[in-house]
Amino acid sequence: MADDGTAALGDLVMRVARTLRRRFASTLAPWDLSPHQARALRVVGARDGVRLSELAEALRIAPRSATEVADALTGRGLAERAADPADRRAVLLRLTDDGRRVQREVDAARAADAEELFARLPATDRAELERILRVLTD
Amino acid sequence: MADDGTAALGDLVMRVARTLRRRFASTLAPWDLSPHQARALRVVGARDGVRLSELAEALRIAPRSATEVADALTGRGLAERAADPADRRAVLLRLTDDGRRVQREVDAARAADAEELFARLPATDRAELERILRVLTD
DNA sequence: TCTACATCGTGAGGTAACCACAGCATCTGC
DNA sequence: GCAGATGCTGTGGTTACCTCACGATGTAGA
Repeated sequence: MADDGTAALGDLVMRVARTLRRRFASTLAPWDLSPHQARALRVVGARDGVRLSELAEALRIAPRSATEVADALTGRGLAERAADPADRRAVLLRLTDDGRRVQREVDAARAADAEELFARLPATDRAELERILRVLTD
Repeated sequence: MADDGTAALGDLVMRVARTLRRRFASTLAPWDLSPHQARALRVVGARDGVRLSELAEALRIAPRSATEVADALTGRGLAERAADPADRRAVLLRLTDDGRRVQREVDAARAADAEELFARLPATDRAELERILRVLTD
């Protein structure tokens, strides 16, 4: 009941998102990374030297939680903490060589995975989908 | 790098989904329900008398976790356990009058909320989006 | 009929990912 | 030079999951 169409649209988006999430999670299995850690790896890899507070903001988690994510990454040898030369209170997180390698591999796997899912759409539909979704995200 | 377009498409879907989830969560605030409980409420309300094992399957959680969800719902007086006349091992979960009322209200609020988000799309785009997403969900 | 075996819900106990609060070190504005 | 803001992290929750084991019940086969 109350399925006036727009609720169904929301459900559809959520469903595709769930499929993506599930696929991504299993794609990550070879590296034994959680989706969350992979996202963090990506953020840290994006620029060189990320403050924990920046990481927290990017991942939309509390600053305290960024510490834990950083612990996880450094614990695996994927990232390391360094002092921020500009502010001795701050910690800069940066990828190790190993982290950079893993980040590249994960990114490629992720792209391949998304390609596989969206491959069933003709190019025109993909473009259309992108256009419409872009409107929704501003 | 490695942004060949399909990865971006996946990101877009995830982003819209996140927006939806966030909106839904805040929509739920007046009832003090978690999104998960709302989903459970919906499942239980869909048919009359749902076995915990069915609930677990519908929510894609372990059977043990369905017990906890049922506890939460019954604890709030939204649902109640009843013996399954057909199988004395099983427990049937069904909504109380209060639960049914809340479920209806939440459903309406959710629909209104989705309507608000998708309202910025012209009708043709909404239809197009629905068609394309439907292909992706089979 | 009786015996294996499967299935249903749940107690016990564990984990991952969050959070708020307090505290120390450090920065910044006045 | 000092009061207050800021950056990270220890302590100690909470929530939403999980697995494993168990008792009660159902079911199929000898």
